[in-house]
Parts: sequence; C-alpha cells; structure tokens
Amino acid sequence: MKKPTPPVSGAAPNMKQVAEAAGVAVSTVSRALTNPGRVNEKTRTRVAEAARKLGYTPNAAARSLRMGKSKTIMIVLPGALYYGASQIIPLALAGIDGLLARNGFKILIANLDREEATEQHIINLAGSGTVDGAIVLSSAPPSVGGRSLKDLGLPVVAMLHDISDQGVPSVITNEHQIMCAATELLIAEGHRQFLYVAGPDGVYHEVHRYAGIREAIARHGLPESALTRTEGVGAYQEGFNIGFAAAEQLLAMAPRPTAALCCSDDAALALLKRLLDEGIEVPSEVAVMGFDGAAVGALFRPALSTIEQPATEMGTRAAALLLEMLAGEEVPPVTVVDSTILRRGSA
Amino acid sequence: MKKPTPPVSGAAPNMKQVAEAAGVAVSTVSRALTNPGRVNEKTRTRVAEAARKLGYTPNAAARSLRMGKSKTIMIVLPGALYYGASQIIPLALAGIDGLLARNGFKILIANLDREEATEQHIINLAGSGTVDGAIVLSSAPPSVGGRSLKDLGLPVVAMLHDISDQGVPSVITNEHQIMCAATELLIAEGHRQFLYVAGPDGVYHEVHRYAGIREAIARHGLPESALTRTEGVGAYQEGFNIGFAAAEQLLAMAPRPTAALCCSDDAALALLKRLLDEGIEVPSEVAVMGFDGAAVGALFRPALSTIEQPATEMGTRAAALLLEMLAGEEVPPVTVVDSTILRRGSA
DNA sequence: TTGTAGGCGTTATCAA
DNA sequence: TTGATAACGCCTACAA
Repeated sequence: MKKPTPPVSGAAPNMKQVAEAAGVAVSTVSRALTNPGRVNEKTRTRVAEAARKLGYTPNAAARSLRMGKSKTIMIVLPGALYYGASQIIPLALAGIDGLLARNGFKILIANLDREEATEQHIINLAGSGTVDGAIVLSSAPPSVGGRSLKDLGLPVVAMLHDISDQGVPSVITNEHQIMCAATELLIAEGHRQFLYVAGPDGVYHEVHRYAGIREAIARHGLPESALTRTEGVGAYQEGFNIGFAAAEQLLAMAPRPTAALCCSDDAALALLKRLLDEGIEVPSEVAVMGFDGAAVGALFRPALSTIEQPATEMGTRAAALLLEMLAGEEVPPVTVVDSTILRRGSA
Repeated sequence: MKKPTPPVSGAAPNMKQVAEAAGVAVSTVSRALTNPGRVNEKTRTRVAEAARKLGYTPNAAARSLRMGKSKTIMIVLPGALYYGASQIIPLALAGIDGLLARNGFKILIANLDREEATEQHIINLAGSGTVDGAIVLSSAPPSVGGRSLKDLGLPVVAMLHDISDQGVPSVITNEHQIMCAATELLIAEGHRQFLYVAGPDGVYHEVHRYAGIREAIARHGLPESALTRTEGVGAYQEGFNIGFAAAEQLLAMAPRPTAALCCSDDAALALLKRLLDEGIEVPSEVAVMGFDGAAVGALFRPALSTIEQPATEMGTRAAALLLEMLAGEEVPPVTVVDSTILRRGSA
C-alpha cells in the first residue's frame, strides 16, 4: 500500500478510532451519532461513551464533502466595517446570528469594497461549496462578469435593500411611507420649508426616502420650493461629514428651512451639533429628524428625534427566509418590517 | 458498480469535468491550477481556459479534507452583538478582516453568551477542523469541561484582554499606564476628588484601569478618600445605565468629585447628559473623561474627552500574530499597542 | 511533463 | 441491527 502524505494530523480523533474503541464498525458509529433511532440502544450508548471519552468531533470538511452542504451562511456586508453611531449593521447581525446559530449554522462574514478583487472572492466562496446560502446587506449582490451570487444556484436573501426585481427575496422597511408620515407630522405642526440631508446619490434608500418626503409635500399642496435636497457628499460611513456639509448649506439658505430630515443619525447628530454651535435653537428654529434610531441619540440635548429601523427584526426575518428557502419552500419576494417615528425632542 | 446517492449536485463543475474539457488528466488540472510552474505552459493555458469557461471553483470541503486545513479563522466575540457607541468591536473586526482576507482566509464569527450551549458550539467548530485558528475578543477562551480552545492544539490569539498567563499570546493596550497618565493630567490641573465610573466587577479592564488611577493618586500623595469607585451595575453593553447610575451617585456625594473617569464612552456620555441636565457645568464643575474614543463623542457639547483605543491596529496585530503562529513562528506573549488621551472639551 | 492511484473522514447503499 | 464498501473532490507520491 502506498503511503500518502500525512496531511497534517493533529490529535483530532476520527470515526475509525471511535469505532475501534467501541468495538463496532465505522458505519455503525456514523449511524449511532446521526441517526440514533436506527441502532440498538446498547450499541448506541457504547459508541456515545467512546466518542465522549476520545473527545470526538465529526470532521466538518468530510461531512461537507460527502453531504454537499456546509451548514454555513455567508453574510455580505457593505463597505468597511465601520458604521458610525447607527448600529444598524451590528443589530442586523445579532438578529441573523441568533436565528441561524440556533439552527446549527455557522456564519461567514464577507465584506465588499475591500482592497482586492473582493467580489471575486465572494463569488468563489459561493462557488466552492463553502456556504449554503447568503444574506446580502449591500445594495447589490456581488457579481463578476455578469455572474452573480444567485446565478450560482445559491439561496440568497437581501435585507435593507429591495432587490426583488433581481429575483432576490428582500427584507426591507417602509422607508417611503415612514418618511412621508414624518414629513406630514412636521407639516401638521406648521413647518413649510424642508431640507433633506441626503446620503450618497442614487442609492436605493435615498430614492425612496426622498420620494416619501416629496409625496407628503405634494399631498399637502406645498410648492416644490418647499423642499431642498443636499447633494450627496459621500458614503453613509462618512455620516458626520454629510451632516456638517448640510449645516453649511442650511445656514446659507434663505428662507431658512425650519425642518431638516436626515438620511442617518450620524448626519443628523453632526448637523445638530453645528446648528447648536451657531446658536440656533433646536427644535424651535430648526427641527432635526434623524434616521436609524441610534441609541446614543437619546443622550443629546435636545435628544435626537429619529426614525427607528427594526434592524434586529429585519435580521431575524432575513435569516428565517433563508432557512425556508433552504428547506425548499416558497418565500414572498418582499417582506416589510415597519420603522417607527421616535420623537425625543429635536423634532 | 454501486450507485451511490448523488449528494445534492448543483451544477458546480469539478476537476474531472475541467480535465475532460481540457483533454488532460485530473492531476494535471490540479497542478496547473495550484502549481503552475510544474506544468507545460501550453497545457497550463488550455486548462486555465477550460476552467474559466466552465466557471470552475475548487471545492473547499474537498481541499480542506485533503489538506487538513480550512483557511478559516474563527473570531470569538463577547456577549451580544451590540456594542453601544464605542465601535471597538467593529473596528477591531475591520483590522482583523483586512489582514486575514488579504491572506486568503475566511472569517467565521462565533459569539459567546448566546442562549444555547455556545461554548460547546465554539469548541466543536475548533475540533471539527472547521477553523485553523481563532482570535478571541472575550475575556476568556471558551472551554467546556476544562477543555479549552488552545488545548485542541489550535493557534489562538487574544485581543483586548491579556491572557498570556494561560499561554495565549495577547494584544492589549496600555490601560493601566494611560489611565494613570490621564489621572495625573487632571491632578496637575487641580483636581483632587475623583470618581471612577466602573464597568462590571472583577473584569480585566476594570482591574487595570482602576489600578492605574490609584497609582496616580498615590504617586501624588493624595489620600485614598480622593478616589471613589462606583459599583459595577452591569455589562459594558449597558453602558448608558452605568453612566446614569454613576450620575446619581455623583450628585449625592459630598464633597462632590470634580472629575469623573469612565470605563466607556457610553457611560461617559450618559453621565455627561445627566450632569448637564442637572445644570452642572462640564468641565468647570465636573470634568468627564471617557474611554474608547467613540467618534460620536466629538459631537457632544462639550465634546467628550476620552482615551482612544487603537482598536483597528490591535485587530491587525492580532491577525498578524495568528498568521505567524500558523507559519510555525514564535510570537511574543504580549503585544502592547498604545492608547492616547484625546482631549476634546469635557475634561 | 503527464498520468495513475490512493486516501483524507464521512455518509449511504446494500448485503448479511 | 450491523458491517463492508463505494463514493464526495481534491492533492500528491510515484511511475511512465
């Protein structure tokens, strides 16, 4: 018999050793461990005991290879792993992780926008059988040369963005509607001149939130001039800069808007600070409304009013959808979890 | 020949198919793809072309099984995946992920304190060959029945906590020294009565930071009564509550401390808010110093002075150490990356 | 330079 | 109820 290269070999015991220790065949060990019903109770106990004594853990790679699945889910995060005060991503992860872990899945983190050809890396993870499915928190499922995650036949769920038009079931929040509602609230309280502090141009959220505000403006018969929109000055990660830039713009405007609706709490908090530094009273002179529901906003003076996203629940829902897809069930193309307006003082 | 159960079988092509398409043997494909030097250039091109055309990606499970390693690193996070405003964990992850991804490693997230028997889960991941190493951000490496991660022969690196006494190389910051320095700074500016707003009792950080303050107090000949320490009221995740509780205590004290040093920015910001709400001037009546370096602290009025932890760099260092260990190199038991005092206004 | 063959640890089929 | 055995896809020692 040829002697193959001993591939590493830590002390990790394998089934054969357990089988020997228990005085049974390998196949019996396998059954005893994974299919306890189909094996004699006494044998089962003997095997379990041997496994315990040896500290046996089934080799995941071998199982994966044999079964064709890995019990691993990939989470695709947008951009750099720094997300300001909003905590949307960590909360979403908590939701996802909670449900998936409870179902025996491992979580593999992949994030986009890394230096190297990351999209390729992600596609590879999918194609290599490393993962059984993916949850995408970035705006588009990664793709290389027109070949995207879902083309690989991998179950994919999106959250935060609606990409159901690309055939990816999506968990989103009611951005349009809640932004409309918030605006209507402010209109009802007498505001007539609005500033929308926008995030990156053309991004999904921006389209919908802005549309929501416009709808409220239109519905109440206010002129188009009642709403100004800042120019996108960068990614959400640079929320503070967005807020500071918006402050400059607001301070220079005449007539001055009496209400600012922001794309994120980071932007809102930076704007808030700058306004207060300028001696402007919030909310009496300018009302400021954030978006996200960052807990830290409650510590500002005045406390930041904001739109709270149900990030954890969205995560849980996305995970649940993925589990259903893995089970071969049909899932709805779009799942909406409502955000809520959180009035804390600044608007 | 027996007909084995076709295990799933997506359309994922394997080496055999590539070999057929290229008109060579499987082993040649393997060589061409992983050891391009040892194969005829023309053959190599033909193989590469076939692989490209078929959209071939090597199966990770098979490779893992054969090679005995997975190119996957487990990151063990403490507690729930919600970390207040501090961003230490996300920043650390960014640092870790950056270096590891660049070296072709995948990142598996495991977090402690989940409902189920999570320690067992983590140990299993390690024992099952799923991961080649681990970076631990929690205070102790998970263990079950006295069997800990490192007993499994897995390279482990710790960060944030020094557990080098357990044989785990650790990347930490100079908590003791920087806290001492910050206190000395405040003493030099005339402060004589201090409050330390403590985190959870008995935790590593608390021991070292408190010791740092005490050293400064002692070195300058101040009496023990110059320093009061709040009782730990909960985990770091509940930073706001820690701060609020501390505020109550501070307001009730006589003589009132003129400087509060806090275990986290979350605690410091909550304390700050509460003091300002009470009409207390910061920093003139009470100086407030945070810990972590949360970016959002700069938006408060006054802006939060704090001790900035080099979280990203610590992450990078930890990853680097792990890579060295995987390469069989010796690594130092303790690596210290300095924090810096960030004076922004509140102290 | 290329092909043949064996085995990594597991599960599932089939026969006993 | 149990055991022998054939793959899963890959890598590598060895032969050609």
